[in-house]
Order: sequence, then C-alpha cells, then structure tokens
Amino acid sequence: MSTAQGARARARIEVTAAIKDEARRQLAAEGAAKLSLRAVARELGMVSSALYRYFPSRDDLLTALIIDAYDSLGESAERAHEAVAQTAPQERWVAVCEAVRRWALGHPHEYALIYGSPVPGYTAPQTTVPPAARVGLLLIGIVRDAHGGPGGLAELPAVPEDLHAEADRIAADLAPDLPASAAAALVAAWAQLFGLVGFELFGQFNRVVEEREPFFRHAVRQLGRGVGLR
Amino acid sequence: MSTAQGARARARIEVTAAIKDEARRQLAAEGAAKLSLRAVARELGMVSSALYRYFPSRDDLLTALIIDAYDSLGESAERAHEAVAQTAPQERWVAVCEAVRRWALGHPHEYALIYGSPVPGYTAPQTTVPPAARVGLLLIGIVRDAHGGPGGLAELPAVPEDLHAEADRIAADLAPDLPASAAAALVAAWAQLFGLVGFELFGQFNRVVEEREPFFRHAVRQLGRGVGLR
DNA sequence: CACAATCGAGAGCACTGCTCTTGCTTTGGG
DNA sequence: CCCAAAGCAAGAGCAGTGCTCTCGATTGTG
Repeated sequence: MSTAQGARARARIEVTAAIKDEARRQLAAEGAAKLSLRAVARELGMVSSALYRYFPSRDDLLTALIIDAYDSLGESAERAHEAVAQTAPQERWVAVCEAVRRWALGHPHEYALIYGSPVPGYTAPQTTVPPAARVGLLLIGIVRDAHGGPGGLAELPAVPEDLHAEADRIAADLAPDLPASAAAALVAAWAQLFGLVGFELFGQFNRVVEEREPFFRHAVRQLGRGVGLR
Repeated sequence: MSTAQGARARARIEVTAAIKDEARRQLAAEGAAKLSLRAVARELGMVSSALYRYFPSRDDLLTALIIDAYDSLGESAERAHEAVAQTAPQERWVAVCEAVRRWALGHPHEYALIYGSPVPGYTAPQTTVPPAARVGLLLIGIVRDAHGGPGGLAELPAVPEDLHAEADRIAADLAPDLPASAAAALVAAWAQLFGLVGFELFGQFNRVVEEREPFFRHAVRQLGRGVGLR
C-alpha cells in the first residue's frame, strides 16, 4: 500500500517531502513568521502557484510542520527515556525533561511553533493532538510506574474541596490508577516544565540564570518531587 | 517640561498615542502577526508613510506595545497585591499569580506578544527589561517578607553541589537576604507560573483541564509552598 | 521676517499569499 | 491500444504588505 503506487503518486510524496524539508530549513533559519511559500517554491525551482497543489495554504504547510515538530520532540523524549528505562522513576523523569530541553535548544523555531504564541486565526486541527500528547504520556507512564513500583508515590497534599471533582476527572482521563492529587500535580508539572524551557529559550533568563543546565536539572528534580517521585 | 512645548510637540505626543491606541486595538482584535502599519494609518485617516515619522519601523511600534503590555501586566499584578498587602505571604503569592492569569486571559494577544514566541530577528531592547521585571520583583518581595516575618520560610531541600555557586549568585543578584535554595526555587517558580498560564491560554489544557480557576489556584499554592511559603 | 526643521501626501519598489486560466503529461478504464 | 479524465507546472494577475523618497505646506525660532 505504500510503494507500488505508480510514478505519479511516488513523485507526489517526494515533492511533498521536499517542500516540507525546505520549509523546515527556512523555519529553522528565519522563524515561522518569515516562512514564505514563494521563497520555498523558488528554492525548489518551481513557481509559487505549483506549491498549492501540495498544500492548500500557508497555514496547512505550517500545520504539517507543527505535527512533524511534535513528533520530533516526542521521539527525542522517548528515545532518551528508553536509554534509562531500567533506572529509578526519578531519574527517568529528569532524563525526559532534559531531553525536552535539549530538543528545544536545538530546534528553537520549531519549539516556538508548537509552544509559543499560536498563529493568529489558526486553530490546530485534531490531527495534532496525538503527536502533541507524546511527552505528556511519557511523564504519566513514569509516575504510574513509580506508583506501582517499590515504595510507591510520596504522600501529596490533599487537593482542596473545590478541585475534588476536577482532579478525579483528570485522573480518570489520564491515569485511573493514580491518586487524584498526583494526577492534578502531574498536569501542573507538565505545564511548568514548558514554562522553564520557554523562559530559557525566549530569553527571560538572560542576566538572571547563567548556569542553565544544572539549574534546569535541579528545577525538574523538584518538579518530580512535586508529583510524588522520591 | 511636559506641557508648554508648543502646539507641534503636543500634537506629536497626541498622534503618537493615537497610533499606539489604534495599534493596540488591532493587536487585541487580530494578533501581532496581523498588525499592519497601513491598516493603522488608514484607520487614523493618514497615509502609511506619515506613520514613519512617529515609529521608524513596524518592529519599533511593536516594541512600544511590548513595553506597554509589560507595564499593564505589572500594574495589574501590583494593584492586586496592594489589595491583600496585609495578609499572609501565601495569600499574597496566590493573589499575584491569579492577577497574572486574569490579565493574560483578558489580554491574550498582548500576553502572546510578551511571553510567546519572540518575533523573528527581533531582540528586545534594554528598555523592556524594567517593565518586564515588575511581576518578578513582586514575587521576590513576598518571599522576602515571608522570610523576615513570623515563622520565616520553610526548610527547602539543599541545592546540589553543581548549583551552589549559581544559586549563590542568583541570590546575591535578586535578594541577598534569602537563602540560596529559596532564591533558586523562586526563579524556577516564576518561570513555572508562566508555564501554567501559557498552557491554559494557548490551548494545551483543552480537553485536559476544565475547571481552570481552582486548578490554577491549587497549582500556584503548591508553587508557593515550593519556595518555602507556609 | 526669513530660514530651517517638521510634517503629510503621494508615488513607487520589492515583496507576500492566493486565484484563475492555459496548456502539457500521466493514468486507468473501455 | 487509445482516449477521456485527472494531475500537474507555469504564468499572469489581484490585493495587500513594509518601507523609501520626493515634494509642497506648515510651523517654530534666530
């Protein structure tokens, strides 16, 4: 079903890939705002209108790049996790967080594309949801393992009255075996992780934090403690 | 030095303000990417080239809006803090965080402008630094009060070896009276706060967190605990 | 009063995303 | 095998963008 599709279909796949490659190159070089369909087409030796056969609009090209970026980040994180899969949950947690940071530093514009300001008028289609969830799922898995493993999770402060129902719902959706307090803390930690990464990447730490790597490691270790990892 | 400057100077100030107002209106309506000098000029009944007498480029207009946004956020946070200035540090901490969130929800595009992806090729001039620091200074002040107040700060885990020097430096820069561990935790919490706000605002919490307000309150209360507030 | 600085208007350049029409090539069914 | 249908690249064109430059008119100052 993948090959054996005739020269035309194969060419289409190749051209589509070439467009995305060139677009990614421009994205990395100049950022999403300066990504120009015409420039991509020019670089590929075609005329701009031809490009619309492959992507109906600039935003659709961006969507494709967004999905790829989520997948690239997810894969980096998963690979880093596999390398330490046999170690203690706390170490695996830190490893995944550090992989996220490394990927972000290595792909700043792609990171900005997926975790920065959303492009105006553009709402991500449902197809971006699964790739976007990969890092989150990884973190959930680590905490679940810790919960089921030796020692279990550390006791967390109870969630306040007005959050009981919501915390239960979050736990039921994400990890039914986890205590509601841990599930809620996990979601918060997930967001906070990207706060740390974003602040470093977008310059808010300039003249504030210099030794970013040990700072980050310590911060995410604390983050892990906050979700009950020992 | 402010008035008594002749009709010309006064007119200049007024026109400059009118441009910023209209630009802010377009920013709120459509986002930074769609902010067009020509559209602003059109709405003001002038021709686009005339606008360059007041702002040498589109990016300079954006810089002005960025500074205003930081100041608007800072003022909101400070006002919210004043209203609870007599209460316990933990409550003041939560109040400031909630003010940040409220401002962000009320000014999504301005928030995206200052805490989202930086515009490409654009590096914020030094003039943006003081307004950008206002929220951070507020949080520092709360923790310092708690440290000097009754009960002091809770004991925090020691920072690891490789972070000793950096944590000391951060403390020396930001709040010499605080323990290094608290200063480091404070900077991390500052970044994490904006991770929470950003994730809610930019849609990452869609279909994950529904009851955002109690969730946020609980998360920032935990954040406060993480810097030693009781 | 006269001179210089300041300002608005207009034309123009090089660019953008996107549409539509015109032909050429590949493909698959009769 | 052949031919209509579908896929494709190219080009012209539209409306919009940021920005520059020039040309009068207005204004403040020596």
